Amino acid sequence: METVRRGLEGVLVGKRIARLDQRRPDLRIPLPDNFPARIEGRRVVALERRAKYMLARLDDDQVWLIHLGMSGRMGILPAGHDHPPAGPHDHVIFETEDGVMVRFTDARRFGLMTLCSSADLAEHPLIKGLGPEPLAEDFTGERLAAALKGKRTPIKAALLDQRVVAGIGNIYACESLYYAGISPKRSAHTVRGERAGRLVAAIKQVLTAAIAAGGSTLRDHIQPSGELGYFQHSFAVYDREGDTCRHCETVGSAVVNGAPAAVPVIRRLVQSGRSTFYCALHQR
DNA sequence: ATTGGTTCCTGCTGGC
DNA sequence: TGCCAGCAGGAACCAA
Repeated sequence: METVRRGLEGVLVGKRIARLDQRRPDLRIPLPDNFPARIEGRRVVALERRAKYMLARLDDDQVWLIHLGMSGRMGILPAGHDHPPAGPHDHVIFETEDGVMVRFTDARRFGLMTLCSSADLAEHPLIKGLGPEPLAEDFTGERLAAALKGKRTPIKAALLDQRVVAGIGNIYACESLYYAGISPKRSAHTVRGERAGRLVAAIKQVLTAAIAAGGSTLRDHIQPSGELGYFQHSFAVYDREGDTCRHCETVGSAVVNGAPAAVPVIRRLVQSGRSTFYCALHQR
């Protein structure tokens, strides 16, 4: 979402939304009443992000909340060009005063858009209760450990809980635990002290790298953004079941008493209905 | 209170 | 070769 926000920032901030076409009313939640009329003519004064929500601040003190769910995309179509016709999954299409078109496309409709007043944002049910931003200064090992205190759920599940830390999805939870050398099955409350510090460092590193990679895609060409970008090619564990663990390979953990031990291989397991990928050898 | 399971949706994949 | 059941996943919701 951060890469999507960056891609849209230059297109939207300071611009009026000249036209908005709502092509179906039912995303994950229904769109607000009179949605197009409440957006049309408004100027976007800032484009922010909180967790996986994009927040477009409008000049009438409304906030336009956008979540992309799983399959959501924001396609940017430059002004002065012919565009391919809208497809069946282009649910909301809008145009800025200078003719740039943006299409919200979401095949699975897990995404959502809604409006709320700026004053109510902090108390909005989708926003209230979100944990700290992982890239914020004040997200520290200590803070994470405090949030995990008393939690018996596996650390992997805890990382996906948006109240513990906001904005981490399945891929980044797997990747972060891998780099921190922590087993996804470890009971959450045992992640404290130095171990919590390592996990926080890994989370920041993984997210920063992902944003940088997504950002590089956006820099090169204006095109549908929100793709995984180049980062998807550099997953260490996610969707790599059966691959050799790069870490163990590098540090030579696969060699015991000079003889090759069992090759450390990335395994997959299912936790709370979601795939986890990890190395059972060095993630403890 | 916490936690595990179910649900929404559709594109893709693997097995027959 | 083609079909289709089953899977994937964010997060609200429900049940225990």
